[in-house]
Amino acid sequence: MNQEELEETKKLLIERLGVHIECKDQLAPLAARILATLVLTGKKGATFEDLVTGLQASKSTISTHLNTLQSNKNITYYTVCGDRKKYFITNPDGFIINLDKMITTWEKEKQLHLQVMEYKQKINDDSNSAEDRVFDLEFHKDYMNYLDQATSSIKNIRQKLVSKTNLE
Amino acid sequence: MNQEELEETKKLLIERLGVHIECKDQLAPLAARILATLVLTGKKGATFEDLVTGLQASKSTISTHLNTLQSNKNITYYTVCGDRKKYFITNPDGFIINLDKMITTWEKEKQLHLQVMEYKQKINDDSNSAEDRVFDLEFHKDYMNYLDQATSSIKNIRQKLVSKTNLE
DNA sequence: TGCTTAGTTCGGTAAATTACGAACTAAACA
DNA sequence: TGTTTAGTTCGTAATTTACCGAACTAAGCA
Repeated sequence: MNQEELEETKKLLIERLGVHIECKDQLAPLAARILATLVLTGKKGATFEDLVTGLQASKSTISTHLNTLQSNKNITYYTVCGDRKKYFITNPDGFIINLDKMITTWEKEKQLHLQVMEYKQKINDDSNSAEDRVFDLEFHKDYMNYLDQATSSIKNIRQKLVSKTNLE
Repeated sequence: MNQEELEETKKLLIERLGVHIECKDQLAPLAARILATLVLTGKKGATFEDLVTGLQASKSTISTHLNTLQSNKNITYYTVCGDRKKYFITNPDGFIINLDKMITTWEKEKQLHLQVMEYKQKINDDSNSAEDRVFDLEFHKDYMNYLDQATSSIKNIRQKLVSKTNLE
């Protein structure tokens, strides 16, 4: 496989990965393409200029997105002595952060379900028994149970990852 | 707690739940409020008219969102004899569907990582060894491993839920 | 046959998002 | 000191989204 074909493959993958990231992380199309490019470029990183020419976008757009991606901890950069350029790379802890986001979302969701249950319980208590159809709390209990299980299994994976990283 | 206070609590919870659902499921604000309303209304359901007045939205908006929510399997409805109205309720299998979505997303993600690894492997093979910094595939291996674990633990939860539902 | 109920369809619009270009800055270098 | 490199900032244009109202339909009823 020659150079040109590899370039083609890279562009195709940037597009596919880009669309996926765009949906999953709710990023602007170009922000997602930047992330995809960095994934496909690996540890050698990509410069501002690389991204401008590679993605055929304006400097202002790349600049803005690079800044938001940095403040969202999606990317970082490194520099080399005697070289003014920044070499952008994906955040190595990216997927630990991802796991943490899942966990907090689920925990927030559990709090919401607790509040909803509290509300429904009050309605049930207030209603003069069979006057009205009364709330079934079983669903919320099941859902919270699922959330607890999902949270703990993801926490477990996270724990393994963290201890693995620390060993290296 | 009197009727008015309960109404207030309901509105507050519709809003909180609504915002959460809006982000989590990438729905339009009003679509999320409809779902939140149905969660808080329970098995007795809400009619088209209830939603129009409760959410203070136009009939057209409610109509469109009800249709998309139905085709996304977020909601269903039931009817009563001699009553033309539809009573909308949340889809009882909602969270099984949710789990399935997570699983397919992860499986898709795994396929993408496989493709990226294949690309990087080719680059590694092509490069005359130390000429250029070469790709490290460890990250992708770890990520896929995490995806496998997450997928299997969610599948496990799903299995338990399904067998429980079938017993009832 | 006309009226009411329960909704749908379509065209339009306000607001938000996304990207752009031109002008600017700050550091390094010659 | 002027010039180049590496980016930033700001006003704006183009899309897209989210919602609305008016006109319409389809079923039931009086």
